Order: sequence, then C-alpha cells, then structure tokens
Amino acid sequence: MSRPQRDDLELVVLAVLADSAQYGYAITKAVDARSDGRIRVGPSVLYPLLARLEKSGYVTARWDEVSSDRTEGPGRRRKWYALSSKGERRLAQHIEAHRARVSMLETFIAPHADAEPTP
Amino acid sequence: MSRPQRDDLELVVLAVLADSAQYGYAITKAVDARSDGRIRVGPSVLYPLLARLEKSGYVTARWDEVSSDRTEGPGRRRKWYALSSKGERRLAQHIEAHRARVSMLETFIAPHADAEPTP
DNA sequence: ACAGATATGTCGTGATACGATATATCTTGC
DNA sequence: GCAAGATATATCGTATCACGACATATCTGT
Repeated sequence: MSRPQRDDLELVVLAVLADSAQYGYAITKAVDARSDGRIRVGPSVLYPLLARLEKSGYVTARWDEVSSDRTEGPGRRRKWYALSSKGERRLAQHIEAHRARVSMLETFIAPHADAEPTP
Repeated sequence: MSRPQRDDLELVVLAVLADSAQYGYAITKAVDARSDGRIRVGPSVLYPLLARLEKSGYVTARWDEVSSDRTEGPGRRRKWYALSSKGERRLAQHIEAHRARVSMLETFIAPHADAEPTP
C-alpha cells in the first residue's frame, strides 16, 4: 500500500483499540503486525491521528509511568489510549461505510473483473 | 459518501472511460447515475482530475465542436476523453489495489463484524 | 560507554477534494 | 423575443492530511 486511502488509518487504529487499550508505539507495532507490514503508521502520522481521535472523543487517553530499575528521575512515559463508546460507534460507522463503498465500487469494477495482477 | 477516499474517483472515472470515450460533463452524469447518486463529481474535482490523467498518459483528449442550429459563431465545445492502453493498465492496478485493500482491512474488521447499521 | 530499540512529539511540504466563481452555449417555455 | 435553466469547461482559495525529517528522552544488550 503506497499511500493509505483516507479513513483507513483511522479505522485500523480504532479496530486495534477495540481489542484492547494500547499506547502509541504499541499501536504502531500492532498495525504493522496485523497488516503483515502493509500498513506502516509512523510517528508523524500516528500522533496527530491520535490527537484528532482524542479531541473528537473517540478515544480517551491516560498517561502512565513505566517502572524502571533506576529509582531516580521520571520513568519512561507512555500514553494509553482506550476506545470510548463514541469511538465504538465511530468504528461501526467506518465498517459500514467501508462495506457500502465496496459494494458501490463493485458496480464500476464488475465489467472489468478480468483484471489480472500486473506482471 | 461524505468524502470519497483517495483514488476512488480516479478508479471510477477510468472505469467509465473503459466502457466508452466520454466528454467531461457526460462523465459527471455517468458517475452520478451508476453510483445511484452516491458519488458526485463536480467540475472543480473532475477537470483537475482529468488534467492529471491526461498529463500522466492514462487518457487521451480531443476537442470536438458540436454542430448547432446557428450557422454563425463557434458551436459548443466538448473535450472527449478516451482511455489509453496505459490507462487500462492503470485501471487494472486500481482494481487490484482495491481488492488487496479490502482483504487486508478484513483482518481488522473481522472481529467486529457484528457492526450494525447505525439507527 | 555505545548502539539500537523504545517512546512521544513537531514541522514543512505536497497532494487533493470541494465550494465558490467565471464564462459561454444550447434548449425550453411563455 | 427573451428569460430561466441545462449544458459544458475551467480556475482559485481553503482545509485536510499523509509523510519524511527532525527533536528529545528513556531503556536494554553487549
């Protein structure tokens, strides 16, 4: 996937969070793993996206301090994101829109269904 | 469809032109009809898109003068667009990418397949 | 001590969907 | 005639957003 289609990233991130709350970096890894490397969500894409989701109320965020060996200084910071009920509805809408989009595109694609993988 | 996803418009326009060459305004109407009004391609979207397609060599364009009752003055101008062989390949690529995208998203969607249409 | 992984973020750029706007021609109804 | 609306093409400004590059700090393995 060269450039993900609009809303795909949001759907994918919401779907990951629907399984369990995650912190940003873990989301990156989860998306990469589950998409078999086809979707890469880099920091410059992920964090603005999460900020949008939080601002819209689709996710709630909570800071966490990871315990470390060292007793001094602040530990590594992690920001955990959890899907809100509004976010669940949003995810359902995305899925619904996706299905509608697929069936609609089928109208245009069907006559050219002989499309072969380019060699 | 609030905001068409990236590449959808291009796929749809190429698919329309794959059936037969069309001029701009006719493409707008064809897309509207075939999508049952779900995709609207206004002038400000269509013409830049067609210009991109022509520039990339996916379509070839030819001006046509429509015969009118009046013998004086220039008739109405129409610009006909036809799919090139490069455009055919492009369309096949779009379809292929679409199918790949759908199967990949299924990985994320499947666990939430209970998504109900929002009431 | 150093490299590399982990972890979160900002900044600038390029692409592009879309409303608004402009211009001109053709058709239909009165 | 002539006005309204459909036909037909095109540009401009704005808002959104994916992405590479960069910045900063912590933790782990050697």
